[in-house]
Amino acid sequence: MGRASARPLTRREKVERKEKALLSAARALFLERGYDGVRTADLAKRVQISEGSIYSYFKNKSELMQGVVVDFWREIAEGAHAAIAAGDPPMEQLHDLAVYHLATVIDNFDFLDLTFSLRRAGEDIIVSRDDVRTYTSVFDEIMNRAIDRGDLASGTVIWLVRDTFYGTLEYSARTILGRSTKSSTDMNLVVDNLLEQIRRMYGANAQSQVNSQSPNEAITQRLERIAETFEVTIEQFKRQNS
Amino acid sequence: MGRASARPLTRREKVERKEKALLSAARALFLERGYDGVRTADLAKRVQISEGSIYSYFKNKSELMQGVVVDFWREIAEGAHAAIAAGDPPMEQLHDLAVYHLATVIDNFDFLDLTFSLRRAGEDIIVSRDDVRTYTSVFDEIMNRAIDRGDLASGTVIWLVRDTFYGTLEYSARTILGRSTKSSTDMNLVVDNLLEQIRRMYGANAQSQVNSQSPNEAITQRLERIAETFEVTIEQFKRQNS
DNA sequence: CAATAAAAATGAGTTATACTCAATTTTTGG
DNA sequence: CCAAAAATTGAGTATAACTCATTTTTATTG
Repeated sequence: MGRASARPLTRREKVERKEKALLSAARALFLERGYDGVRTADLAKRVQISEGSIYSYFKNKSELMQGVVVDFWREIAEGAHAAIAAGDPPMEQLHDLAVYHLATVIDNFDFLDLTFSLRRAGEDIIVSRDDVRTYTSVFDEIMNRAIDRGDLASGTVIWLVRDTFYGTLEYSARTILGRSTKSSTDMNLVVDNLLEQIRRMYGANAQSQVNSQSPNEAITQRLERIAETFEVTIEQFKRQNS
Repeated sequence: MGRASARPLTRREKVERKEKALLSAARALFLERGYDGVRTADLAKRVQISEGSIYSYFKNKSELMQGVVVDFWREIAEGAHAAIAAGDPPMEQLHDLAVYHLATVIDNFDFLDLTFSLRRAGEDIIVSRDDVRTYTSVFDEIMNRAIDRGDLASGTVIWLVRDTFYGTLEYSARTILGRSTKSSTDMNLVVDNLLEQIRRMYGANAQSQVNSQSPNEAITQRLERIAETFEVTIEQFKRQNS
């Protein structure tokens, strides 16, 4: 407030304020009733605007939903940054990030599920990869620091670790939610396990990593590829001969 | 046509045949145009029935979609069973399952995406957990055998490993698909990495032996297994071609 | 085979709802 | 205060899922 309170809001500010109100109400409604359960008429009534106005803010219902989702991701990205203590060693930050992510996914599971409603119309949409990337970049930064410091092996392939990290946490969230009691013991178990796994697999003092390509490892991989080639070929022959 | 030649189908058989045709056409259409992109009228026309008839087979559009999804999961569950060689040691089977799952997820990503769109909040639906469970039970069986045999530590918590397994594979599928070229090198990398991770984390002698087991030994073992596969297959061919 | 009942199929009509647009109100700058 | 631009309105339209009275097909029985 203060002095500026006298100044009338600019047109732009008014529009933005209304857009925010709309997004906020939409988020609550979508969460409560699901995408299809929300009638644009109801939404309009709740925000005290006309139905038609919605369409001067968003092209259509699914773009509105998209706006809601983008906001959500922005928020949890901020949360992720806040969750890790700046001075901590990377592996501790990774731990904190894991705890934050697991908790967030569990707490917002209904909402994340909703996210998928967006993928229904074949065409447009899809939660912008950029928003997700902003989020996962927190992880990448920590990893890079860990590698620079020598906590993790220099040959570590970050995207492999990233997929394990987020993949494991999200699947575990589902499992934990599926139980009657979502115990924090389970959550700790998941996180500790995941971190230990990463340490054993990529820790600087863990020997012979798959990606560090000791000669024997390279040979093994080559062997696997050869085997696969033959196996596939044999399959083809089988099909042809039957 | 011919009275005697073909036994006339029973009513039940006819209905089932039509239901199958409907499901099959629906699957193709949903995949091609997305859930919202499919008009029940079009679908009816393609299957050569009236629009109303659809609703004597399925309560509504989303139940039809659900039927399609259930069918799909049943198919890939069969595929998973078929993908693992019965006599192989558990860790080999786990490897094969991983390869199968990753390939399946990548090949059917559009469809799986559609699957998730079913999770509309509010009312009914949701892909029956049972169908997914039938699928993941393949994994559980392998794990149990691995633990029984002593390949994995007896204290291994299966659900933790399961979540890492499927979580990692599905996230990696996304990453791999996101690239312009979905290389099989990447796929092998993901699978090998995942398996190695499980071995290091849960291998019966993980602590002591991970780093001490001679790589050459492992390679030799693998080589033996490959040789056996070929010998068996070649025997089969000989028998078939004589 | 005809008569009859049961089952299945039909498609015109109903309903629900996202979205449009001509008309109206509000805001802004001169 | 005026006029142009911007924003808002809500009645009306379009679309597509779904219903249901009627018709057609199939099985059954004497």
